[in-house]
This record gives sequence, structure tokens and C-alpha cells, in this order.
Amino acid sequence: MDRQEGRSRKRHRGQGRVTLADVARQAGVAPITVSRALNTPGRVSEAVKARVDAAVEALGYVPNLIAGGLAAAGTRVIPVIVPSLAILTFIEVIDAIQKRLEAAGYQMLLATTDWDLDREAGLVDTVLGYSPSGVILTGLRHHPRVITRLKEWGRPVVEIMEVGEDPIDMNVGVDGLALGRAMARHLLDKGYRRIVFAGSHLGHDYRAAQRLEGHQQALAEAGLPQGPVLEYAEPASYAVGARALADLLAMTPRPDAVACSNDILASGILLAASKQGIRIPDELAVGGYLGLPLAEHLSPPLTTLAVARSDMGRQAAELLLQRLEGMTPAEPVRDLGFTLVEGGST
Amino acid sequence: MDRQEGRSRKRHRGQGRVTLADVARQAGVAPITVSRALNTPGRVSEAVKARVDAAVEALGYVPNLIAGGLAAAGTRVIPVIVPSLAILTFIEVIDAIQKRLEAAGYQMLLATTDWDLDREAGLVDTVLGYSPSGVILTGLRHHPRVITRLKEWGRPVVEIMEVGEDPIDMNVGVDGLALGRAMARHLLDKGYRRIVFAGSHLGHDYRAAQRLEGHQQALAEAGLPQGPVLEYAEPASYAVGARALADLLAMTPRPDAVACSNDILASGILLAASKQGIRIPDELAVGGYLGLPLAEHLSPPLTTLAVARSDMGRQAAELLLQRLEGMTPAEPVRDLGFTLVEGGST
DNA sequence: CTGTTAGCGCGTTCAC
DNA sequence: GTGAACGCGCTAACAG
Repeated sequence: MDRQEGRSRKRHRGQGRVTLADVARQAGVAPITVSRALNTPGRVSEAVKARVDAAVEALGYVPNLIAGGLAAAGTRVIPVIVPSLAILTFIEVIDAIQKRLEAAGYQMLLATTDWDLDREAGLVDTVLGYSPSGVILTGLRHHPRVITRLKEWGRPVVEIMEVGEDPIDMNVGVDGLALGRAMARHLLDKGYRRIVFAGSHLGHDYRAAQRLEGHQQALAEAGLPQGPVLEYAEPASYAVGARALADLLAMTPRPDAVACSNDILASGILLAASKQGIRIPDELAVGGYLGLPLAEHLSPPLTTLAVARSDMGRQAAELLLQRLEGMTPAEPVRDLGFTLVEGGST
Repeated sequence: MDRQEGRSRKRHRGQGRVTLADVARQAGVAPITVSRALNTPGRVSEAVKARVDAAVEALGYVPNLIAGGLAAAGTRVIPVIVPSLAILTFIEVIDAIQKRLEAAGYQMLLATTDWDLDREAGLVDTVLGYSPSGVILTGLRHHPRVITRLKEWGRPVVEIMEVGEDPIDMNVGVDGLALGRAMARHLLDKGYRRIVFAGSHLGHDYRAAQRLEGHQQALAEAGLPQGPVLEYAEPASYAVGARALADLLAMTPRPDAVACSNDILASGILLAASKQGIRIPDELAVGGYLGLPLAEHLSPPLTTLAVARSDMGRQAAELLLQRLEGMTPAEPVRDLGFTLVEGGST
């Protein structure tokens, strides 16, 4: 019922930032014209575009993406949901994703599930509340609600790390079973027969468990019994690797080779072996997965199945961006494969 | 329970998500009451709260944080701006920040400057467009515009990694000069005199350059001339460490100790030395900074000045959250210090 | 303790 | 090519 005062400089809530309306006033056009000049410059005359640009510059206008997001839905935010940041494996992927997204003017919202699919479901709900432009999540296994929601969501989704059947939308990763099989076969080819699988966090990290499964498959295919498994409840670390070495040396019959669920564990074993003077691979061959930067600098360098993690991140972002720009990616499901890097530890 | 179609199924732009209005209808209250029941439960009656909760549950309501952000300003997003994710140093900090924020219901928006303060300024502008609840940035040096904007912004800001005079708002970190001095003094105390500083990326990483400065100060205080500096343009890596070892061994007079700008570089030197049979510390003492997990697993373990990075992240998040909850943190500027961890490499 | 009103800043209708 | 309305979903004000 009041109208007279406070009409103009209200600011009772705003943060006093320069808004699109300010730019419009300065440029002598309607707000919508500024919006068009900025977002679809083709639909505005050169002259107006120039005036608007000048006003933007003069006022130091920065768009409020929140308001834009509310109006149009789509905030140029891409949530990236991974199990943990304490695992080096994810860092390079995230780094690559972030670089690519940022170059395209999108921001990465990083969230972690702590390996819990229920938490993941909650996070997906939450981040969808930000009207993101797309979503990147880890793996192909999710809470059923996540799958339903994202499928009917209608915006681009990429699942990374693992590749397989029936992704929610797009998918870039590697085949975990194949990884497990390949390392076991490599060890068998090298002549090792008393092969142990050492795994960390297998109960939580089902992709590591897949590697174990592939490992056992390969042994079975070679007509051998299932290999023994050393399992550690904690996430992989150099310290767990050191413990694993001790446990391996205490086993009877003494194993001649160990496949480790990831390179951190394998590196921990090599580092501990070096400290204790255990000769690698003569006394024990060690193989890892995923190819961390440290692997090649150890003595001997670690034999590992390298996965192109940066590339995985880059491609995941690329797929997302293509879809955001209205294109239809040629191969929305990509198996990046892996490479056996023989370092000398086998 | 279906209403008359038409009004309920408009969805002409929205994503068809359940909104607060839907919950209000279901619970038989006004939308604002639902808002209050969810955000400030103390201000509504038990009965209403229960009805609202039931409706939320029944409908599967998830708040649209974008809309909330527009209305109230404050999206429960905390941008974290760091130079790079390729540096292990930042990962643990980020991990700790993310864990703490997420536990409090905030999301982390991660952006990288690629060591460029102009890029940082652009990023700050961009992320402020998301009406974040607070901001965390790296270091105390920024583009003047960043400092002005954030100071008048009025929401909590934490600068991390480095501690010093005149932060924008709050500050948690370590004193770079002190780090540099402490390592140099340690090497001097051990009796080394031909001490080299090996640094990576010093032109970009001014905090690493501060450590060099402190290093030279300590030499000067001991009445020694400025030590030689080996400088590498790239970011630190194990490979650069290997090159550094070669360069060190080629110097005349042959140095007896090297302080490395960070632990990656130092580890690279130790790994290469181990490969080449160089005896550490007899032929060359090696010291690092920041205390990466790998350090203690090398042979010999690396002597380093450990910085509590997880703690830094946790405390930064904690300060921010305290302010977001209306409290005034006791110590808004915190020097976390460092610990000399003697590993045997010196 | 609860409801009414009025926007937050922008983009999508539709007009002109 | 440009502009006027309207509304996205939510919450700060100010009643009652």
C-alpha cells in the first residue's frame, strides 16, 4: 500500500552489485536488449551491441548466474561426484575435467560420496537443486533413485571411470574385469604361479573388486585354482603397502608375485622392499593398476596397467560440452582401454 | 491425490520438480511456513513442523537452492580458488575443506587460477555471480580489484596456505619466510655449508619463492654468502627432481646439501639417487617442505618441514562456518606453524 | 506463530 | 531489431 518512497534505491536485500538493469540504463536500452547483446549477439544491431559492451565495461557488470539459472534453468555449473579426494586416482581426472569445463565457461561443483551410494543419492538430489547444466558421476552403480531421476532429468550426464552396459546417458571409462584379467595374464606369462591379489578397501571400492574378479577369472582360464587374497579394510596407502609386504613374506607357500588393487599399494610394497633389501622381482614380482606418476620413478619401476586418466576427464567434459552446445556426440560410450607398462617389477 | 490438471502441470519452463508451493498445498499451510519449518524450525509449532516434514517426505521435495539464493542471496556454495590441482599440496587441503563444508550442508565450487592473479580476479567475479555464502582463496596476494570487491562484499572470506599481515578477512596458513629459514638453519646446524636451493616454478609460485627468500636470509644471518639456486620453469614433479639431481652432481664445487622448494622435487631427487646408488645424506643431504605422505616411505625417509594441510583446510572451513552461523571466531588469523620431521636424508 | 505481499535478476513469452 | 510483461522458486519484510 505504499508506493511513494523507497521505490528507487531500495536495495533492501540485494548486494548492491551492478545488475543488468543498470547496464541497460547506462546504455539507454531495455534490460532484455542487454541480455540479448550478451547472450545472442547475432540478434542485436552492431550499434547497440557496442553501446552495451561499453556500458558493461564502464560499470564492471558481471552477470548474476543465479538469476539467469532461475529464469532459464541451467547455471553453468557441473557437479562432479566422486567417492573421495584422498585417492590420487581421481585427482588427475578431476583436474582434467575442471580445466576443460572452466575453459568453456562452466564451473565445477565437487562433491564426494565417501564410497557410499546412499550418500551419492542424497548428493545428486542436492546438486540438482542448483539447476546444473549437466552432471558427472563416478561408476555405473548407483541408487535406483539416482538412475531414474537423472534419466528423466533430460540434461547431459556422464559416468566415468568404469565403462559398461546401460549407462544413464554417456560413459567414459575402462573395463575393470579386463584390467584384472590382463594383469593376471601378464604375471602368468612371465611364469609366476603363486600369485596373490592384495586389495585395499575392496568392500567399498567395487571397481577394485572387479579387478580382483577379473584376476581370478584369468587364473581359472589358465586352469589354476583361485589365488589367495590379502585384503585390507582401509583405503590404499603406502603404509598399507608396507604391511602387505610383511604379510606376503609371511605366507606359506611364499608367493612369487602379487597383483595390487592399485598403484599406491603396489608402490608401498616396492618402497618397503627397497628399504628392507628385498629383491624385486626375484623374490617377489609386483604389479599394479592405473599408472600413477610415481610408478616409473621407483626402483625398479612398477609394472602397471596404465589408464589415461587425464584423457578420461577431458573426454568426459568434452562429451558434456558437446551436448550442451546442442551436438550429438559420435560415441557417447567410450572404453578408453589401458596399456601394460612394464617397469621391471615383474 | 491429483488436482485439476492444467494448473498443476504447467511446467512451461520449470523442470517439473516438486516445489515448496506443492509442499505447502499438501501440508495445508502457506509457502513461507514451509520455508520456515525447513530453515528455522524453531519458529514454527511442533504440529506444523510435523505436517510439513510429512509432506516433504511424501512428495520427495528437494529445495531449489538457486531460487533460495536469488531471494536471500546465499546459495550454500563456497567457491574454493586454488592455483592448480596438479599439485599434491592443495589436494589434502581441498579434501579437508570439502569434507567439513559438506558435513555442514555447503557445497564446494572448485576453481583454479593456473597461478595467474589476473585469472584469479576473473574467477572471483564469476563465482560472486553465484551469490556464494563465502569464499576461500589461496595466498594473500591478489589483484587489487579482488581485494576491494571481497572487502566490501561483506561475507566471510578465508585466505589459506600463507599467513601474514592484512588479510582480506580471515586467514589460516604458514609463514613462508619462516619455513625457508628453518630448513636452511637445520642444514647449517647439521654442518652442511655448500647448500643449494632447488626450486620449481618459482616465477609463478611466489610462496615457493618466499621459502627461497627465507633460505637466503638464514644463510646471510649465519654470515654466509647467498647460496646458489637451481631453478626449473615447470611445476615440481619427480622427473624434475631427477634432473635436479643430475644438475647438482654436475656442479662445482659439488654441493653437500640441497633444500628443495617442495617435497615432490625432493622426493624425485631421493628416488633418482636411490636408482643411481648415490648415498644420501653422505654424498648429498636433501631437505623438503610441506611433508607429503610419500616422504616418510622413502629410503632414507625425507627430512621435511611438515605443514598440517588437512588441519589447515579443516580450520579454514571451520572459520567460515562459524561466521556463517553468526559467530565471531576467536582467532580469525591463524599461523599453523610447521614441524621439522627428520627422516635421515639430512 | 502464521500469512500476505513484494520482490531477488534474469530470460521467456509475446507484442510492436 | 527492440520492448513490455510475466514468472522461475523462494524468502525478507511486515502485518495480524
